[in-house]
This record gives sequence, structure tokens and C-alpha cells, in this order.
Amino acid sequence: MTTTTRLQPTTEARERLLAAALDLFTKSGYAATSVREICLAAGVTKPVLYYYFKSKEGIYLQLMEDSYSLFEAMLADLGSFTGTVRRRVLHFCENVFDASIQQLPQVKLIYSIYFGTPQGAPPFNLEQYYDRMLQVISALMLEGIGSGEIRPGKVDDMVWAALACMSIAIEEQLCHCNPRLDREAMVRMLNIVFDGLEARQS
Amino acid sequence: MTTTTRLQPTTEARERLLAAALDLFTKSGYAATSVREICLAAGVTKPVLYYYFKSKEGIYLQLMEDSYSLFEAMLADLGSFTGTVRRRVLHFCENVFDASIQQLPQVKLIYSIYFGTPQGAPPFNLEQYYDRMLQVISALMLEGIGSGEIRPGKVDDMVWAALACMSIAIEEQLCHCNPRLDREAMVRMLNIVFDGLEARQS
DNA sequence: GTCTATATTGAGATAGAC
DNA sequence: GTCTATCTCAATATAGAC
Repeated sequence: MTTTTRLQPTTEARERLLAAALDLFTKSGYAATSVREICLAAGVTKPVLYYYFKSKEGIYLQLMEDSYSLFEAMLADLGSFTGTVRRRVLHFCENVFDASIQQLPQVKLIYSIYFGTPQGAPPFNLEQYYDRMLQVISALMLEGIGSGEIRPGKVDDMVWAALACMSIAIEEQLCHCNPRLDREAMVRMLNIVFDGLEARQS
Repeated sequence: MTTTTRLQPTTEARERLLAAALDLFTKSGYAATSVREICLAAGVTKPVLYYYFKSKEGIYLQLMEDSYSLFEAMLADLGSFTGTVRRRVLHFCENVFDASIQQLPQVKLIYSIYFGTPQGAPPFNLEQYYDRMLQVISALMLEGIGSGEIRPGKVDDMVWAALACMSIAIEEQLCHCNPRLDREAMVRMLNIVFDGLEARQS
């Protein structure tokens, strides 16, 4: 029970702090969460938090950077999709949806800052998430128009319509214990949109 | 310059407090806004706030109730729409969109609480907004299926697809000084959805 | 109804021992 | 790297005069 060789000197504390902060920021919001609560939940004292992160803002920014790194890593795995544009857009949306479910607390935190007003939280560029997704879907839609799979029209409208279906499905997951939209519902909504994109103009 | 007949003893103070609270809650979030700031912005002292509303929670709840009353009043004016189901759903979404623009601070506050986690704000049933809109669009879609204007299918998917387009357009208005989606873009997105709802199943 | 003045609590942050 | 103890400040809220 004596402290044996501990080359990694209780680095757990850092991880516990991050986990506790994520949980509390998500449940109560950034401003309403105190450093005292975070430390209590992590089982450490306040100076430990100030040691690893510099401030309350510091631990928040660390969480945001970690999340965005994961997002970019996910996007990097998208080149392997094949098939029709409809199929690939569906696949992309399913992947983003699944990743959001798996990281629900992180996504909740991001939404809470994005819509919840800064709350005193330090600025972090949250739009890059949306911008990146717009880029990806835009490229796919353009390809679909080029190949004739999709009827000509304003590309932006098509992209936003697809993104809208994905967004609302994710938002339902965020805000309801029993979400009224699941992954399959999202797919069906996206198929309605693609039916509209293939239909002859009325 | 003496205080003349003042039967309405500076009731303005109450209105100024509500306006200031709305502005500050919207800009900084509920938890991050202090009573001191609200009173400063309203040009009154703290006891005035505690006199009219009972607490910080009280002024917040008053704002929420006022907003919901306006929303219900808007819904009451919807019976007059005529035309195809597509036309009426578009009309409904345009009305909600316009009303949201006109009351952008209120909508921002609602979103900030809905997605932004309670932030220590007292509970208020925000889902009733969404529930009511789902009801309205659902009834219209069912009518469209009955008349043959819309192809048979899962009504919920159709309703959510339409609501998704409206939601994302409003959310863009909330979060960007220069929204990438305007009212016309929303209409075009909704038309894509309705094209899909009328198209023959592929 | 509105003020001044103040009570009380808890926040973020740090000094310094170990 | 982690602790105890403490500083400083601002928060919500109220008492009591006018």
C-alpha cells in the first residue's frame, strides 16, 4: 500500500477533472458550474485543477479542443465511402449521427455554448463544425449534379436541406430522454429530400 | 418638474427591467447575468427588481410566460390559410419564421435555455413550442395524404422533414450576424421536401 | 415605490507547507 | 503533485428610512 514506483504521478487526477468538468458543464452550464464542484466530483482539491489547467477557462478550452480533434479524425475516415451520392450523403450523416450519440455529453456542451450564449465561457470557434460539414456535403452534391444523379438547382439549398434533417435528429437526441427521432427516422427524412432532388421540377 | 399627478407610479420601471433582463440574459446567459447588471441597465436599484418580481427567477419566468403567450396568439391566427397543403405548410413556416425574426431576443433566450442546459434557470416547459408546431403541421400533412396531394407514407417523417427546414433557417438567424439562410432559402428547402413527398416512390 | 446601506454567502484564485 | 488555509471580490437578497 506504500506508493510503489509511480513514474506516472497520479496523472489520473487530470483525467478525472476533465470528466467531471464535462459532466457538470453539460448538466448545469459553464457559468453555473463552480470550480469547487468540479474538484469535489473529481475527488481532488482546487489547487490541483489550477495546476493542470490554468483556470476554469483553461479546463473548458481543453475539453473543446479535445472534441474538435475527434471530429476532424472522424472526417478523415470518410474517403472510403462509395456508391451513389445519395448513398454517400446518407452514410456521412449516419456517421456524424453515430459519433454524436457516442459523444453525447461533448455535443451537449458544444450546443449549450453555441446556442446558450457564451455564458461567460471563453470564445471557441464552434462554427468550424458546421463549416466542415457544409463543405463535405457540398462537394458530394456537386458531384451528383455533374453525374446527373441530382437535378440541377441551387446547391446550397440541397446541402442545407440535408443538413437540416441531420441536425434535427441530433438535436432530438440531445434534448429528450426518449427522442422522437432515431437514426432510421433520419435516414427516411433524408430519403424524402433526395426523392425531391431527383424528381422532375414541378 | 415637480412630480405631477402620477397615477401610474413609474410603472415604466417594470418594463425597463423586463427589457434589460431580456437583453442581458440573451447576451450573457441566465447564470452569467447578475441582478446588479439588470438594475444598472434599467436605471433602477435592486430593491425595485425585488419589489416587482420576487427574485431573479421571477423576472425570468415572467419573460418566458410573456413569450409563450405571444406564440399562442400567433397560432390562433392560422385558420385563415387556404390553398394546397404545400402552400399552407409554407405559409405556416413563413409565419413562424417571421415571428421569430421579430422576436429574435426572446427566441434566443428560449434556445439558450433549451439547448444551453438549465444554467440554474428555473424550469419552464419549452417543449410546448415544438409540440404545438408538430401538431399543426401533422394535421396539414394528414389532410394532404387524404386528398392525394401527398403520397402515402409515415406522416411523422414528413412533418419532421418540414420542421427541420424551418428550424435550421431560424437557427441560422439566431447564430449569425449574416445568416446564410433567409426566408426565401427556407421556402426553397421546403419545396425540395414537398417535391419528394409528391414524387413517385423510387 | 424607491432609495442607502448592509448582511451573508460563495465564487475564482493563490501562498506556501509537504 | 497535492494539500490547508486564506485572500479578494461580487453575487443574491433584505432591512429600514423616506
